[in-house]
Amino acid sequence: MPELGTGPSLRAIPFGPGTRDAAGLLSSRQRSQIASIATSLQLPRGKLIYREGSNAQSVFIIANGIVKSFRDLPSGKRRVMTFLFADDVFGLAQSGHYMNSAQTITPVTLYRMRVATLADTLRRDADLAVHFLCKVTHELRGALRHTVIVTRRDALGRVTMFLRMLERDSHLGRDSSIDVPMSRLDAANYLGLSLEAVSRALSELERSGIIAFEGRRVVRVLDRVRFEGIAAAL
Amino acid sequence: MPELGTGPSLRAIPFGPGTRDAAGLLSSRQRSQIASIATSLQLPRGKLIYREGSNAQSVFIIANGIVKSFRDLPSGKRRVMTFLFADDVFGLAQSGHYMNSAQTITPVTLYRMRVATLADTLRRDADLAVHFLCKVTHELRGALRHTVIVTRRDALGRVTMFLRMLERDSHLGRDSSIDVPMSRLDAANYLGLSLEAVSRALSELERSGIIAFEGRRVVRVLDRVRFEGIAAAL
DNA sequence: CGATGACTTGACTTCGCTCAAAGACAGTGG
DNA sequence: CCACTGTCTTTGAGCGAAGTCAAGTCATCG
Repeated sequence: MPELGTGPSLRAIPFGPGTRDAAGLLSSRQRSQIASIATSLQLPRGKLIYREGSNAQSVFIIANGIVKSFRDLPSGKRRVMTFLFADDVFGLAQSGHYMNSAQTITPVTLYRMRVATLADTLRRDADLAVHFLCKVTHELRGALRHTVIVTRRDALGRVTMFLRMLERDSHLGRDSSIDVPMSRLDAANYLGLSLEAVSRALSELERSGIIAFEGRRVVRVLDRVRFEGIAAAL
Repeated sequence: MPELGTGPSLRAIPFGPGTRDAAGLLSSRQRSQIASIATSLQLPRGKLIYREGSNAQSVFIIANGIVKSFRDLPSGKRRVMTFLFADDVFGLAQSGHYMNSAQTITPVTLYRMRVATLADTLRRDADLAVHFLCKVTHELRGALRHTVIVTRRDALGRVTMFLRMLERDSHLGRDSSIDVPMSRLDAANYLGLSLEAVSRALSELERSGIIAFEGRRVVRVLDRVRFEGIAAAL
């Protein structure tokens, strides 16, 4: 199991039987191989990494921090397609153009690779290519979960599932408080709700004693049974 | 460019600049390599291929026909995650279990491979692994488009985007009639709408002269401008 | 400590869901 | 050939939940 801070890594749940949890995929040799074709960069909060439709020159792996990937619609509405965390890959393009825009929502450290260089490397190392395959499949599953969330009708259920997702994704298995690092607006754009509906749903969860706020961006689950009940009642 | 009927193939839009359209990815050598580890099978309409949560032993490639991948929720509602067409891959599992159920909606010809065998093959052929990576990335993009569709509020817009998607996916570049091979219920489950809302939206499109029906499951776009206008107005 | 942006709360409107029933179609067997 | 049957589809009426518009509150940073 690779440790933090020793180079780029990927996390995903493998295809086969065995581990149920996300695991580091890369050997340290592979990690230094990727490190050798990547440059690392630090970005402040709120920095646009690339814009939808622009020329896709690079693929990114997150070392730490959180990134949102989104699309702006003609109406001015914004759809957040996914939130990306440490060890996630993003920037895989279509026909040389990015499908979404990407922006940091916390300070972020990234590894950047030229797409052609990465492709070459993968074509020389089948194991590594399989790891990337596994990772992208993992992200595909995430996208499907997202679809399940947004096809719920009720705001309360969507928000609850969202909190549950954040708990799983970012929570490193310690206490039961959930970090909500993004704004209500970002969450709303991810959930396909209005900002107000998100706010109301959170208030409702608080009022009924299911969660408590420890600051606006930190939530603690008080009543796990009802919490899971709402999440599962879809 | 691989031809039809000469063995398994994959279609996807590649990463790099160049082709804008989906292209066959595999060399004929790779196709026969896959053919050598796959068994082909024919299934009638409505046949369940595998059930959500069951042991994932195989990965599938569609030779022809249409498959739906779906999940049943505790409430009895069903979410169709994706419709799969010729040259699509499905059945990539998580921890040895399928995430969704899969069922044919037309007669279907499939290639089936044992997941372990496929994994071995990919680990020996980096090019092939990269092709699969490209394919799964393509499916990831499809999932994101799906998310964009279902986060629209209006039934009319969702249905219009759905028709547009079917036109792109299955339409082989001939006339302007769109085949809608799935039932209204399947479409509704894909779009996160009630069956009635789908029906009403289609009627509305017909009434306003934007589309015409050529049978229940075939649609012709009469007013392309307004059609695209609705699809883009999100 | 004042200003700016983030968040919450309230009132009204809209649109899709639910329930209910009727209409079209394909396959079957007399 | 045609009525029969079950499924798929369309259409209608009423309700409820989320969106929108509009204030108002809170917090964070100069």
